[in-house]
Amino acid sequence: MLLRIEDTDKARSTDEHTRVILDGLTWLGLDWDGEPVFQGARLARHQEVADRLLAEGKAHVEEGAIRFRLPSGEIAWDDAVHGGISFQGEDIKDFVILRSDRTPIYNFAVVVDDIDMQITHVLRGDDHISNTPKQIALYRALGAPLPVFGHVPMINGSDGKKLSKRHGATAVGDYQHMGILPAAMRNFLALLGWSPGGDREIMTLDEMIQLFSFGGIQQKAAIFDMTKLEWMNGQYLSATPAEALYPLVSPHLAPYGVRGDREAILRAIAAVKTRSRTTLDVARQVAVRLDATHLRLDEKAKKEIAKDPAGYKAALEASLAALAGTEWTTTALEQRLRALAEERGVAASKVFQPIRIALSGGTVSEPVNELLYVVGRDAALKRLRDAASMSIPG
RNA sequence: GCCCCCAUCGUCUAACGGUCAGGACACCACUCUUUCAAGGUGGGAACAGGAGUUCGAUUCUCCUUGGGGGCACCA
Repeated sequence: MLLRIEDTDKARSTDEHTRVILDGLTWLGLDWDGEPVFQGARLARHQEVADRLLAEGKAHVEEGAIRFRLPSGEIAWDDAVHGGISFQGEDIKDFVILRSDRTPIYNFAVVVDDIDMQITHVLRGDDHISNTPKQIALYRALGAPLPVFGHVPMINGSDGKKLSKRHGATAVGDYQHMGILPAAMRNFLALLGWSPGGDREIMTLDEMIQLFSFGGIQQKAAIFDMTKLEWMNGQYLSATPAEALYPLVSPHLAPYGVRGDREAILRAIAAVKTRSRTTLDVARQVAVRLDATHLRLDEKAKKEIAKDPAGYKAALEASLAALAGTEWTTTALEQRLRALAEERGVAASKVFQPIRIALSGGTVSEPVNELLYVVGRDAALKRLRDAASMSIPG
């Protein structure tokens, strides 16, 4: 297929806009063949064709501009997603194809270009449906065969209105900075306005290509649901190995100044990714685990400590003593801590939770034995010692 | 105002005349558990309304209502 970038954001230069779109596609893992063709580079051709229509009496001059004469009668086509759509020529006004400065208008330029490039399929948002009869009239006037037109539904914001800056992100690439994985974004977007039929949700690119058909395209606009995107992102985060996540997480690590070695970062990613919804979440948790300066007690943790400050300290001191001589593997750590709970005659959570708080600053984390392992022996013992000797707040 | 498109749970959707209208997100229980997620089990939640066609309409037709898009010397 040939991609035509039809909507230029007035707030950005054309070059920048083009780059944003191509970068977005690249990020999504969608590539293309050949080089982009710019409408502006085909000025002479557009003028030539407009002059021809003028000479044939199919257009006329008005105040220096060339205006196409729209024939009356039915203009219909079999849309690839909507089926039959029909307009009456009488309802459409003659429209300018070449401005008085002899530059072409969109509806004319695209038709000339698509004919010259022998485009077979024109797939675009259904906000272009009303441009289609104008373009078809042009194809007819130029004696060219029609391509297949397919108008896919728009994606709207939560208020049902056209997606705009107001709704947050306007370019797919923006989601990259929000910690969304390209594979998740691609999967989520594919499911907006299209369905493979049945109950399929999580699909690879190849599966989506296999399953694709025009029949599965919805005719109704979809609403962008950020919550579901994050859910899907979480699914991908869980399923993707830490090694593959590393390049996507590390840019988000930079602001935290995390300087841990690659292996330590990988261990931390592996430990926290199943509890994360975005790579931003992952990075934040990795930072806390690898660099104690990012450790902060959250509200729930403070409350938990306040319930029984003495018990909290005692548990940490006991753990410290027990852990000092323990082999630093997840299985050995778990065994030792469970044994400790039994020795002290308390529920396992009474020993696990204080350690969790001391090491992560929160009441929620991966299993404590993994947390200890990820933070590392020396750093973990130091955090326990610091927490145990800390004066109890409030 | 005129033209066009659209209409299933709150949201994304399945269904292509006969289903207890299915799944997913979100929500609520329960379960699992070292916390939280994840997972598992269960629950509430939809065919916009009205006429037809048909033995039978969510499904086909028409109307109404509602939503969206377009009517530039923008793209």
